[in-house]
Amino acid sequence: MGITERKKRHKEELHASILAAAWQLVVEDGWQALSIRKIADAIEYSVPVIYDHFENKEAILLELTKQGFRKLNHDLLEAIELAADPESQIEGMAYAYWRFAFNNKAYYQVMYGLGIPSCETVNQISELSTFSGLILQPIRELISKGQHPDTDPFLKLHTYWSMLHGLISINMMGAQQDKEELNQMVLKDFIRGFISGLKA
Amino acid sequence: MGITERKKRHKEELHASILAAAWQLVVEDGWQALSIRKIADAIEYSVPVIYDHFENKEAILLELTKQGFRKLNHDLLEAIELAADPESQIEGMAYAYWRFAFNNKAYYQVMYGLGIPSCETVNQISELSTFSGLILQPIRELISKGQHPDTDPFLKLHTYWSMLHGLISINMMGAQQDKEELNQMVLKDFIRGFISGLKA
DNA sequence: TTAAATTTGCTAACACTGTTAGGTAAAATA
DNA sequence: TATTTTACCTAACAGTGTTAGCAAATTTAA
Repeated sequence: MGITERKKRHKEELHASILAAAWQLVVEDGWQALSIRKIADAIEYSVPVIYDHFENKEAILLELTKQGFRKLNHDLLEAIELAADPESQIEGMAYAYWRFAFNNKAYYQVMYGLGIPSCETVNQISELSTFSGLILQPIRELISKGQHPDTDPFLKLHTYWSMLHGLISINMMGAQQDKEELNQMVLKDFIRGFISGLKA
Repeated sequence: MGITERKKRHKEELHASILAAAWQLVVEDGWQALSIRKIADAIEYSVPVIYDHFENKEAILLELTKQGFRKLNHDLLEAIELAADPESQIEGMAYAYWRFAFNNKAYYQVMYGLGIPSCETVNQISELSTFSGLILQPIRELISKGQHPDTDPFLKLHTYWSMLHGLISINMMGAQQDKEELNQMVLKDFIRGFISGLKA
C-alpha cells in the first residue's frame, strides 16, 4: 500500500520545508531573529507541528550548521581537486574557505555562533582606538627599523589581532582537551613568525 | 544644599549597581541569559528604573564591552611597560591578550558577541571530522616531505583554522571599508608563512 | 461494517523576554 | 499652603520557546 509511503514522503517534505523556511528567515534577518512562530507562519502550520520534527529551536539551528559545514566541505573538496600538489591545495582551500565565509555570511554566523556587533555598535567603542594605538606603536617601531619601512602597520595590526582572536575563539568553542601547552606552542610559533615578518 | 548632591550621588550609585548586577549575572550565566528583570530583582528596584539609566539592554552590554576593553587596554599597557624593546612588547602583549581572554571569558564573549556553541553542540557536528580530514591531508603530506617530519599536524591544522577564522570574524564585525585587497594581502601573507613553516 | 486505536493537527496556556504608558505618593519649589 | 517636580511602581503590550490537552480524521482490528 503506497499510502504509508505517501505519508512518509509528506512528512519528509514537511521536515524539509521547516528547514527551508528557517533558512530563508535566517538569511533575511540573521539567526538571532529566527523564531518558531515565524517558521510556523511560513509553512502554514501551527507551532507544535514543528516540535514533531525537531526537539527544539537549537536542533533546527544545529541542522543549519551541519548544512553549512557540508557546503563548506564541498567547496574545500573542489579546491583540493583543482590543485595539483599539497602546497597549492592548502593555498586553494584557504581561499575557498574565505570565499565561503563571505558568500555565505548567514551560514558562517550560524556555524560559529557569531553575534556580530553591528558597525554602529563598534563605532561607539572609543576604547577600540586606544587598543589599536597600543598595538600599533611597537609595530611601527619595528617596521621602521626593518628592511621594509613602507610596510602598512594597519595591515600588520589586522593580522596580529586576527590571529589572536582566531586562536582564542576556536579554542573557546573547542573540545577544550589538555591542549594548554599545545596552544602555547601555536602562539609562540605565530609570534615568532609575525615578528620576523615585520623585520624582513 | 547637600540634598541635591546626595540625590545625585544616589543616582550614580544606582547606575553603578545596575552595571554591577548585570556583570554578576553575565559571569554566572553568560551574556545571552542576561535579562532586565533579573537585574531589577538583583538591585531590588522595579524594571522601569533601569530604563532611567540605560536606553535599553544593548546599552548595558555596550557598557560592559567598554569595561572589558578598558581592562584589556590596562593589561596590554602593563605588558608594554614590562618589556624593554618593541619586539618583546609585541610578544608580551600577545600573551597578555591571551591571558585576558581566558581569565575573563565572560568579558571576551560580550566584547566579541560570541555565542559560543557548547561542547555538546560541537560534538554533534559529525561534518567537523570531515572538515578536519580534508585539511589534514595536504598538511600531512607537506610535513612528511619537509625538514621536520615529526611536526604535529593537528597543531598545524589548529593554526590554519584559527588564522582563517580570526581574519574572517574580525573582518565581519569591522568597519568594512575598502579593505578588499588589503585582506587579500594578509591572507596571501599568512598562507605563504604557513606553508614555509610546514616545510622548514 | 462497526468499534477501537492511532495519527494529525490545533487551540490555548505557561513562563519567560524587552519595553513603555500611566498613575501614585513623596519631596521640593513657589 | 498650593503647585510642580521627582521617584518609583503597577500593569500592560507584543513578542519569545515550549508543552498539555483536545478534536477530528484516518487506519487498524473485530
